[in-house]
Amino acid sequence: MDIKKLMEENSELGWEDYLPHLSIDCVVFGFHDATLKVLVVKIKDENIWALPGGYVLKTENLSEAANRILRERTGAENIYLHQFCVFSDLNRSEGFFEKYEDAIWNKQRFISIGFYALVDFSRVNLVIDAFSDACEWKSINDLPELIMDHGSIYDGALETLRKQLNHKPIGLNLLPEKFTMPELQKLYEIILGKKLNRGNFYRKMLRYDILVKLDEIRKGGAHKAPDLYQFDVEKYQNALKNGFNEGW
Amino acid sequence: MDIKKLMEENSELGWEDYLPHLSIDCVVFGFHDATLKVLVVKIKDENIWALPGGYVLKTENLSEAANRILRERTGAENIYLHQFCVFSDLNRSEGFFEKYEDAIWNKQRFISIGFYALVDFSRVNLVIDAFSDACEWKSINDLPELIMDHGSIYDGALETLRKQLNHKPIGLNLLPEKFTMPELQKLYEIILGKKLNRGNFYRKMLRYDILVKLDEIRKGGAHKAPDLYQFDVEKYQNALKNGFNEGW
DNA sequence: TCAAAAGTGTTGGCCCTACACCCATGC
DNA sequence: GCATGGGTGTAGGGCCAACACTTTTGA
Repeated sequence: MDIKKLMEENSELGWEDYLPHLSIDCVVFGFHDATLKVLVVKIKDENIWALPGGYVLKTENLSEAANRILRERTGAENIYLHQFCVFSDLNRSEGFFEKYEDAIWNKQRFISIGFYALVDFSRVNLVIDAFSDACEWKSINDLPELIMDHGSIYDGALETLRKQLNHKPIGLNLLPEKFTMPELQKLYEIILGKKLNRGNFYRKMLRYDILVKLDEIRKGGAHKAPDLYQFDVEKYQNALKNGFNEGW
Repeated sequence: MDIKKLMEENSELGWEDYLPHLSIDCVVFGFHDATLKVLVVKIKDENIWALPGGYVLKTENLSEAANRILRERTGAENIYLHQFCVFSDLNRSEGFFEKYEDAIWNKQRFISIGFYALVDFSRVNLVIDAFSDACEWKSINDLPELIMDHGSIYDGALETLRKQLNHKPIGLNLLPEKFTMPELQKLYEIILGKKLNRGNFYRKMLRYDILVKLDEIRKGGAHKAPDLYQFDVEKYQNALKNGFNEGW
């Protein structure tokens, strides 16, 4: 079935189950192969991509809605999720629904709550739903064109991520349980958008006293095998209460 | 007219003009007499206070709505306003509208967008509207009981203010054009909730290079007359792009 | 003259930068 | 052994806390 028909058929259900005029869009970040990636969905029958999103059931709050939307899309429970901005421009969906009837649920004016999510890349199984014909991780250096104002939503999410790097458990949620110092540094460099000095990064991280050095090293790669670390979750959470010192 | 009748009479207008299920609540901060104050409104005929708020016209975006709401309440234009959180709990207005009919506009489920505002205390003229019988500045150390979840909204706003102290022009918007170093320090101490060392505060502030020392001093008070300063707005804005160093 | 507030000086320590040096590994 | 990347050492400077000192003012 084509997307227009699908929306028309589902319109009534929208009006019945969801709060009108309110939507959620999620910027889901993952870290893999030394690159930061974002989850995007290709709109069925259209050559354009979108952030994964959805609507708010009349029986749930925003956080429940966002978790449900991401669970359906990734199979993952208890995703690290954060509301960061609301997008409310009058013409934010302008253009896309021109050929649709005005009464169609999807064509209404939607105020969208932007969430960003951090997931362990390796634990996600992507789901393609009826309204999409692809769902993929894209490197942030190679994002496709995004529908409506989803580009701005992504920009806002990355900016928020950058600002919260010293105040939220971002490394903890993006990295797998065991990781090396160079991997952690790479993550910081990508989020901050600049190179960091290796030696100084090491000592600064260790001084935070949130890492546990394991008795293992990452073998297999060329060159010297790096030490493996994991986060001391309790100390990490504790340190975040005051925030780390800034100045990257 | 009592508040119940008023809401009943205005209900139809609500449904006509505004987006359903969406409201705005504002935490308006002002600084006066060395204390941080918040604007609160007493609900007509009820012994309880609320944050100033309102609804979103079908023809405006959130920022326009928040500005309109505050303009009507304070007479001030171009208020410094920032969206900081969305409050969406299912039972957030529970209790208050028990005696009202279900179809009444005000009794619907509202998702509320929280804004905080910073205003120059001296430039505000408070307005009491039909739904309130008082509108006052209250010291944050002496806030009255607030309706619904407005207490949490206030908490969230203050926490946001604290976090953004080094990233947003908070001093600029809360202080009058000319101010003294001790006044600025007092403001910082109140927002941060702790005493700061005088000498160190001076040097740190001056090192930021965002202040202009004026050829005047604040006479009149007892003791030594302090120097007057004003912000170098351009340098201030410029410095904020990178954020000030943290560590208060 | 005195107390209190405003403004300035001083000292030691920590963290940050920059760069240099060693170690481990695969080719 | 040699290039490359990982881990550690070091010297200089800036910021910071803490505290002491001086100056100015009204009572």
